Amino acid sequence: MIGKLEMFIALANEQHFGRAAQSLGLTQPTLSTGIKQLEEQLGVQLVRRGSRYGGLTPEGQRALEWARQIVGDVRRFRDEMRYSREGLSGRLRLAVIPTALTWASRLVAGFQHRHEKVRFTIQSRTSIEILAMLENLEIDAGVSYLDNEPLGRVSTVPLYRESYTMICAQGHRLAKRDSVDWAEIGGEKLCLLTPDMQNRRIINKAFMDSGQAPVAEMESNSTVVLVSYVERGDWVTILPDDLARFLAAGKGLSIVPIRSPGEAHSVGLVAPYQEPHTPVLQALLDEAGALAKSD
Amino acid sequence: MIGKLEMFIALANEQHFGRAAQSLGLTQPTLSTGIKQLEEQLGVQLVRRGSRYGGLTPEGQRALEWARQIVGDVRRFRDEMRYSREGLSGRLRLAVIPTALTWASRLVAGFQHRHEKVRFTIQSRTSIEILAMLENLEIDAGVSYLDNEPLGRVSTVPLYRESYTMICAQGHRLAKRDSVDWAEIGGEKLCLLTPDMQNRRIINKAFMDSGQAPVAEMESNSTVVLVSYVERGDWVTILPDDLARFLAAGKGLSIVPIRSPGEAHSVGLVAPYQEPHTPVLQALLDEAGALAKSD
DNA sequence: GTTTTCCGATAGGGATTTTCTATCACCCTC
DNA sequence: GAGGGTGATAGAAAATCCCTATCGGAAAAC
Repeated sequence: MIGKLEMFIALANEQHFGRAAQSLGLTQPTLSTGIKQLEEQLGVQLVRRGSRYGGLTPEGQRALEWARQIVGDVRRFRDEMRYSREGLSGRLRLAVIPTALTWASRLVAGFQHRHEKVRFTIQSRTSIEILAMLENLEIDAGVSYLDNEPLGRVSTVPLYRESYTMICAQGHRLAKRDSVDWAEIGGEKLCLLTPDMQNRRIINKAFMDSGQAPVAEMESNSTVVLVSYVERGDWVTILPDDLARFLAAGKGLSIVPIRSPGEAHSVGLVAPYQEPHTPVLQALLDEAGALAKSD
Repeated sequence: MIGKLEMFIALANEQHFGRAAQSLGLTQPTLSTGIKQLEEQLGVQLVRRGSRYGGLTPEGQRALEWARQIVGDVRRFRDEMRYSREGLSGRLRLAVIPTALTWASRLVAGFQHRHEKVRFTIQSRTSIEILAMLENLEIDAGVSYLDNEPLGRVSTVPLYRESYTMICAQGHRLAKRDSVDWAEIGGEKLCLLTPDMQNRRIINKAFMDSGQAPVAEMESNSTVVLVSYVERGDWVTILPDDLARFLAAGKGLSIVPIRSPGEAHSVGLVAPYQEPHTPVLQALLDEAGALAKSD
């Protein structure tokens, strides 16, 4: 039964029998019959068929919520039993917005120093992807914006508040300034994150509030690309100060704080709403709380 | 996995491998290996052994909570899917304190009139047994006292408040009274419910408050026995008015209200805390709410 | 309009798991 | 030390799971 529910969740994620099977390490016929058996056991059609995957029926939608609840509980159960056997161990899967990667590293490094048996997987993702992956049980926690856009049913621990800086080459006309404001940057050659990133939407709004209509001449979903562009020309990019210092170090770049009238956006750890958390996740949330307080 | 968890719950209930197996329609070796496999899968010892069942380990206790949560969710899931297939149907298992049996009948009869495909099982139990059976998933809901003694994590719907009456033969010296008080009854030949019943404990307290130390010369766990005793002698019993009218009807018995200074005890429907309830149970809770209001 | 490609369902067989019956080993009681 | 009760173990039958191979149908490509 639980295996079938996992198949069903994977199918709803991938919207494709073959890929769903692959994601579980199964073959397509196995998953196909698995779903069929689940439907027979429940006496309800869950998936619309017609020579291809055609979405979930209303019952399927409802069943998906139950499946997530039950499979999630079974995993938390197993995790807790493993904990009572061998203490904090296992692998925590995190997804992190690009602008918080250095913070996430700091958090994880501190945690791992204390709990050596815990392994980590950190993926760089957009805030929207993070929420979806939390729902689908593909990650255990995320680091993302806590305000600004709706979150859904999750537990959160604030980590820090973003404040933005401008990065440019040292020869740039704004390089020697103590600070700049959004209106001044609007006219520069901008390279920014792609608009699927919430960070970019925040920056867009800041420009709009200052009366600018920003045009990013170069876009990327990688902050590394942004900075390496800045390094080789008269481009300008905008990043949180923490990440800016990390990426610009030793490259002959200038970091100029931006005077911001608007609110600073809160970034923090995001975990599934379900209680109780697994012991490892709880420990990470505690660590995040301590880190936020000490900072 | 879910099958194993059900075995584990049954074992914790019965405290005996053979009986637990029987309660699930399995043989003892099957359950025995099932528990062993569960322990291997979780990597944790759940049950203390030593040629007989020796209770749960601390990990076993924790695992039992998870097992109840998960198995309960799976059942609610299946129920909801069955509901979307064929509407309100299935069997609702109720346990009811003896003094509320007539009320429970009224509730169930009204419900079944509206939803003919729903079957019922009604058991007469003590309030303590009802709570245990709710925990162990042996019943879907109960009718019990809502105050007076601790309930635990349950949803409740008040139904009515008990007020007590005295029942005696028509020739009895108190038979013609408009009302009596607890002090007057204390000296009579009493037949009452056994002290494992919360109702008896409530009556004891009422006597104590009036300065009496009641001695029930005859005790039973069945209200039918109480009334049939009253019928054939100079005995007196005490029952809620509703049940008193039902049992005494046509028997030449007198029903005399008791003037009570104390609070009336609230009786209502009790269901597992977990949300969401199954559709059938939710409908019963709604029915109870409507019945209570109309009364 | 035909061919190709993609997708999911189905058939059949081998491996694994489940569950039964029968029996054993242990402990407690008498 | 015999007997009853309890749980573990062995071995066989039944059920299930999951694979490979293949089919049918629909969309896409030519």
